[in-house]
Amino acid sequence: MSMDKSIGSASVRLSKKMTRIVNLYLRSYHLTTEQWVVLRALHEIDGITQKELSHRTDKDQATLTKILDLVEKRKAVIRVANPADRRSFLIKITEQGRALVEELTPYIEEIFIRMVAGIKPEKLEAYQEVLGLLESNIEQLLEQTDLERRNKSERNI
Amino acid sequence: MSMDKSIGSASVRLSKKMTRIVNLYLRSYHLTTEQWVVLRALHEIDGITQKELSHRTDKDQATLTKILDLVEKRKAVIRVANPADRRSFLIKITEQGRALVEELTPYIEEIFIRMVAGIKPEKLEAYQEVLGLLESNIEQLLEQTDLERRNKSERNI
DNA sequence: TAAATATAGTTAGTATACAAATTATATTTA
DNA sequence: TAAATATAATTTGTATACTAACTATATTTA
Repeated sequence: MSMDKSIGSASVRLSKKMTRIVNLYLRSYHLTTEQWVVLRALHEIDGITQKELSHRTDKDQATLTKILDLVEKRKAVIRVANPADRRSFLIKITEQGRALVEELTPYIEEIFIRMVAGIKPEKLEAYQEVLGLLESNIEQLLEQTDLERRNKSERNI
Repeated sequence: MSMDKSIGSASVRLSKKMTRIVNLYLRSYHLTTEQWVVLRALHEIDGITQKELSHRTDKDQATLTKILDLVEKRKAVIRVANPADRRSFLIKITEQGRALVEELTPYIEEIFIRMVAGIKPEKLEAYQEVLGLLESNIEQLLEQTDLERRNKSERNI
């Protein structure tokens, strides 16, 4: 079997299913997986720029703007002018948002306990290790692709 | 570290990056990863209903309709009336579509060879095994959630 | 120091995933 | 056998990911 299917499609399929199941469980809280990830990040480190938040959550600026609009609307976060840079905001989690994260954290961990049921800890560790290696390799490929694109641009001048 | 982050977010992040890099490489072919998956499936087994195709590619009907619209537009597939059921089509890959898959198959495999560079085969096998176990566990959770939802519906009657 | 260049966040557009609703058609029920 | 129910594909709507363009602001360059 090709790696395209056995690694590529299998990884993407698992990711979709993880998102699907977590979204189902979060539904009654009117929260999506991606919104949760943003709130969780702010609960850990609060009052950061959207740029920083986009790095921490691996979401692009455009998508993050939309997600923040939604969680701001439900009063889980607020955007505060950044005194150090008028182009940016500091994103702060509200007490309401904090309470939500604190309520949901054990609930979501319970979901994952079910997800990994029957899988040996060493296997899970191996899984995580390969996740990291693949991610690093891809990051390098992405950088190279960036370089190639930039080189192309320079040639056009 | 919570499994939510170490398993959940890490898996989703990897999946996004895989999709991102493959999309970059496919860009010059004016093809996206998801369109590729559909064409690949049809190259393997052709002339199947959209319903069957949606199972084989793990895509919901609504999304698949859109993707088929796009690949049909570029003449990579055609929809043919299904003589056995007037509600459905048989989706057939064209010669053009077939040629594209045959051209791209080694190219994409090359991408994955780069992605797994430096990772031992046993590690990759372990990764794949855990992928499968997690997916099975989630499928079971999804079924249970379905049952719960149906039970709720019945209670409302 | 003014001009050139870069950047933070937003908007607009395309693609995809998912849910709900719809219509024509098939299947099951009574 | 007619009515009730289910189903294939499509449409509509929301959320997310990604790209490109934009505007106000910051930084660098000459």
